[in-house]
Amino acid sequence: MPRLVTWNVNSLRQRLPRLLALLERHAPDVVCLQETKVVDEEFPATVLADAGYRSVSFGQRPFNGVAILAREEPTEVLRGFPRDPAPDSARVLSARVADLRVVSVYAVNGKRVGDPAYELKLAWLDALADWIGSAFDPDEPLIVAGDFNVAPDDRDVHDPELWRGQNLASEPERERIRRLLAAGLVDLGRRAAGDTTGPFTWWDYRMGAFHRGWGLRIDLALATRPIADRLVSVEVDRNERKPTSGEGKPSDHAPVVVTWS
DNA sequence: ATGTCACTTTACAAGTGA
Repeated sequence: MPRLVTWNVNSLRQRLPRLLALLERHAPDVVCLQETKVVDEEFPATVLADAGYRSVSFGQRPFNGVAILAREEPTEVLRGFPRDPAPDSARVLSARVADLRVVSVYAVNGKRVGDPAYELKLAWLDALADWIGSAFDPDEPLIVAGDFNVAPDDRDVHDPELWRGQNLASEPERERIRRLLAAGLVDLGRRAAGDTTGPFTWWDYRMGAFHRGWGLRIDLALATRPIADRLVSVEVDRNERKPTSGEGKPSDHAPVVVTWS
């Protein structure tokens, strides 16, 4: 069964051993990476090729950076998207892998509600939704996956009252996610989880947030109906978030594993 | 609710972004 993993690695250089282990563990067909923080010339394409994956990178230093790995050669590669309000940041990479169109997304964080970065985030999500809505056919297989830096509703937040109106959970951001879905996309994680809390995908590094369960679901896989109608499972690899599992330190995000038939 | 991490710089500590 086809499988896609999306993972904000928070530095591919730091996370490479864990990524290689993840490729072995889940054997995905496609991987969307975010916050690679590595320029294209230094992308570890050879190591990944030895592991059986072709790769395309839209990299940047010291922040941002997205990539797509695939068993088959990605074609029709596009770096960025039209009318990006943050055109100098490497946040969106799209490609075709066989019959599947794939978009790896690392949304603007926004810092705090009211900060200029927050206003940029809203404009950026608007522009992304405009592009997705105009450039893709909802009847064709498409997965838009990555770190959207938005918890779509209260089920995606460990403490909705604490997060009410805060950056990552505010209503204007959530409205932007609904705009994206209106382009003909289904939130696969929510579809798989039903009306339950989580599963969370990000926990702050500070204050032992992971251990205390203080998480958010901000890493999303959105897909058109040809994929969504064949959805088998969406699982968060929480084990990957633990310091004790794998080589080196964990990312603050856990990988999301999507399988369809 | 800020107890960490990754990255940068005329680098041996402090600022930044998250």
